[in-house]
Amino acid sequence: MGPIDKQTLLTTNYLFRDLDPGVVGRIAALGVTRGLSAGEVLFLKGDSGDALYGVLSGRIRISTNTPGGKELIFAIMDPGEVFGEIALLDGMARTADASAIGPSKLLMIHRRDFLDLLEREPRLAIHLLQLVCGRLRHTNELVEDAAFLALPARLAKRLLSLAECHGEPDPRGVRVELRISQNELGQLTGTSRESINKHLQRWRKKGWVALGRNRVMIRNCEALQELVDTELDG
Amino acid sequence: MGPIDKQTLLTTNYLFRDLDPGVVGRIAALGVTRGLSAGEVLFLKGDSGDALYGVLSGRIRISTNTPGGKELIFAIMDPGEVFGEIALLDGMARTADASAIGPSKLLMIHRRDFLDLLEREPRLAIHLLQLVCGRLRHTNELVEDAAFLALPARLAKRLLSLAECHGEPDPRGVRVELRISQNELGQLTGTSRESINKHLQRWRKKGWVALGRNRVMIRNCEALQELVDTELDG
DNA sequence: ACAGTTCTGTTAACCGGTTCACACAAGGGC
DNA sequence: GCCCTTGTGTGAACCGGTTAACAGAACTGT
Repeated sequence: MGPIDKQTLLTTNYLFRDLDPGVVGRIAALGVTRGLSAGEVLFLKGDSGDALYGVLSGRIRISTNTPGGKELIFAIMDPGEVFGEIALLDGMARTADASAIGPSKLLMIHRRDFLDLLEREPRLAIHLLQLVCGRLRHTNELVEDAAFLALPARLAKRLLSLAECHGEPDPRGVRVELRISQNELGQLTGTSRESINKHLQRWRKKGWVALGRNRVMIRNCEALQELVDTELDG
Repeated sequence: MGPIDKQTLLTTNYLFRDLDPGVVGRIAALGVTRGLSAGEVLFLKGDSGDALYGVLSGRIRISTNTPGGKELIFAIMDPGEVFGEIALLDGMARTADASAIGPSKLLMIHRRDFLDLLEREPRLAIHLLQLVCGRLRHTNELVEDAAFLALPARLAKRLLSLAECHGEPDPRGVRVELRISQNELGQLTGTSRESINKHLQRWRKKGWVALGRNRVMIRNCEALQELVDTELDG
């Protein structure tokens, strides 16, 4: 998705969408815009959660890493998405790092302002519950996938879900192009770059994907989807 | 923890603890008690979520399985704990199965009653947010563990956390006894029973644990904890 | 007491992912 | 244009978990 403005974020994102127009205006007023350059760190796991963020432009990577140098990417946030709600709500430490993938702009709402709003707007709490429940469903699924799916199925599933959120559909067909390195795919699936490459090469030889530097083009979604399904059903 | 009654659940569990005494009375009135025999299924993944549950006695297993016969245990709910909130709140399908491990008694609050209450009690929404955030933190940690920790550390971590929640401390020392089969430990860590046995045997030979049928006694918490820590730090 | 079931303990063969090592390609900055 | 960094492609050796198979122990029901 391309860049959006404050107003669009507030009227589009589910979290704020149904709120009183007056309230939306007040949020727009009290939300600060913050710019990040490529690679810049917004917060780290363990920091205190003093703000909620919405993505206006760019992409934000939510990840963790071990002292040993391994890294795990939880999610990639696109324009229109909101993040940072857990630490904001329960007042404890941030659960992951957040950093900009490319130059990005964020809408930032300070904790105190947001909690004030939360007290005055009962409907906002309901929306937050929906948001957090959605996150919980997604994370639960990640745990299941880690336990039930072998690497090929996990990778296929990830590619398909990346294609939905971040893919740029090719004008001539069902092909979807992803801007992502094989290293990052490893961090998204919890495996090494080499293993990712091995499976992508197999799929390339079957014509399911085309590969390039920082590029994966999916040429056959159905084949990948079937790979996921057969592993779950059979 | 031993069996508790309706009143204790409502005044102890964080979800209801700080509510108006009058409200707590009304919940107690509208909450139905439901008994389950050993192994009985309360709901299955995919069912519609028409109630919230609190455990009064016994233990409830929250799990999923593949058609292929693999099973994954997400959590084991003890008396005083509340579960079933995700599907209740967002109105979508249940994310996992729930079944009684032994004969159990539950407090059951129907969806409509609970949502009515939620509208009238703004504080309840805040408590729910805390509950769901806590779940999210825990599940996030599971994803991290699956990606970062090798089996021995994962198993040690699980044993220690089981010891905290479900352990019966031995009167004579730091020993903690767990009633759980090696098969279930496999389902909790996403591995086979055989691998679990292999590591438990190693630890038994070092004197860290003692084993029996459906029994793991931890004799050296520190050693297990250190195993987890070194894998994360070094 | 007996039969059936569930759980533990243990092995060998296999398989898939990791690690390490290196060649090569593609951009980016100067 | 040329270095330097970043990413891809690939192989060999290793390692840990899975699978399959079986023996025996411990509890359950009748």
